[in-house]
Amino acid sequence: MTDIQPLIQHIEKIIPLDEEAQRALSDKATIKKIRRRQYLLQEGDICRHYNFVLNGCLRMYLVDGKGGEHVLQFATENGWIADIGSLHLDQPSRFNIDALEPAEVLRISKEELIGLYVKHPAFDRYFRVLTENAFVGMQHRVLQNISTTAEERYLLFLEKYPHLFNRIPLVQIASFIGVTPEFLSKIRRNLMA
Amino acid sequence: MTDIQPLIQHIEKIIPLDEEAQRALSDKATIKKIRRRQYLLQEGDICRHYNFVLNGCLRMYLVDGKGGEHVLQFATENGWIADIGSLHLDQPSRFNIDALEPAEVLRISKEELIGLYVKHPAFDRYFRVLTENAFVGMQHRVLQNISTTAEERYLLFLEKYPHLFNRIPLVQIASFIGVTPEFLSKIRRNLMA
DNA sequence: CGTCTATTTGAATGTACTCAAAAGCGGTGG
DNA sequence: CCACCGCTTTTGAGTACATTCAAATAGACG
Repeated sequence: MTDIQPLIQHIEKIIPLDEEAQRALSDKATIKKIRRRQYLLQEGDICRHYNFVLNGCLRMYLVDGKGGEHVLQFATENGWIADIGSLHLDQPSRFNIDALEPAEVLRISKEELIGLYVKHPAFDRYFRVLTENAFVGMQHRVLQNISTTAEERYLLFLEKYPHLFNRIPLVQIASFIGVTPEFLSKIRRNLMA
Repeated sequence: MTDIQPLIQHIEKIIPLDEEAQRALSDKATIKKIRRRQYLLQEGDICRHYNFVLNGCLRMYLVDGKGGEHVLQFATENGWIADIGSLHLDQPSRFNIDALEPAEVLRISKEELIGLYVKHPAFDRYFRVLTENAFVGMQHRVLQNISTTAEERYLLFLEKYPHLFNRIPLVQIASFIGVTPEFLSKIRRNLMA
């Protein structure tokens, strides 16, 4: 019996859960501890779980043909992280997920989740809203990428994720907004002046 | 009674619909004809409907502070288009949707859709899968934008949307992949040689 | 044929990248 | 406590990628 209170609280911001639904969720969710640099998902493997972050910090990224890393997502407290595409299509993932800080996550497999959907429509609603929000977030990011300069993207990043500024190495932020670390360093210097 | 067969066929690629569900859908969906350049959604308005394209071609785009247009999405036959963020939060949209070609769309309001969800869980499943797929598509696009050159993005666009190549003006494709039309023209020339 | 819009071209400029090297910054062990 | 190691960040010079602006060309449509 793991302590899933943070997850329940997070869900209840969107939709209330009755006692039975909470118990069902508690039965399905398992806790997993991850060390710094440890993989939660490795390229080529099939993503089998949704992961809810209790504490720590993870990232999901792609490694391109030249060995360059491109960060698609960070996840910290109360964030979800998974390769949705791999999970739902049972296909090998092109992404890696690993820990920038030691972390604890709650894992729920797709099969367990489908079981929850069937018995408790509230989960249905919650995960739809979750996916919709994630989709809207990605839309904004696409727009930023096609319509702004690197400096603007950096400022928008700080605005959107102020808590990550002094928590995530510059090189990771650079990768997230799509510039080289050298150039982001120069952007910072310009902003100082 | 509008002919919603294309929509039903599209849904049934994901999940079968019984007679009653089909009738319910048919009752809720209304057809709308749009002329070239006509708005389906205008910046500042709240997006009230999901739109399924029966024929023609639409685009959703943002106008930035300098008057530049940035295309977020094209939609042709059997595609959906809507500002999900505006729709679900009842907030004014920052986007415009208009027609690049005269089009016919089926519209379903959020309220009607919620009614369908409650009575027919199949719609629930369908729209979850739809949103998940859209999300995965946006993820790919973000990755492309942060990890490839304009030429690569153009080639990937042609690969993914071969039917749009000689259907959508170059200037629109340029806007979609995030380059100026002049530069895309030069990219094309280089690819010829 | 003329008009309107879309596309192409070229020159000059700006934005961001590459590569190499130096500087900073924890940690760890002596 | 200091010295050293590994890793991150900064700097600078040179280069590549992409934009801007202005003008010419090409297509589409009445």
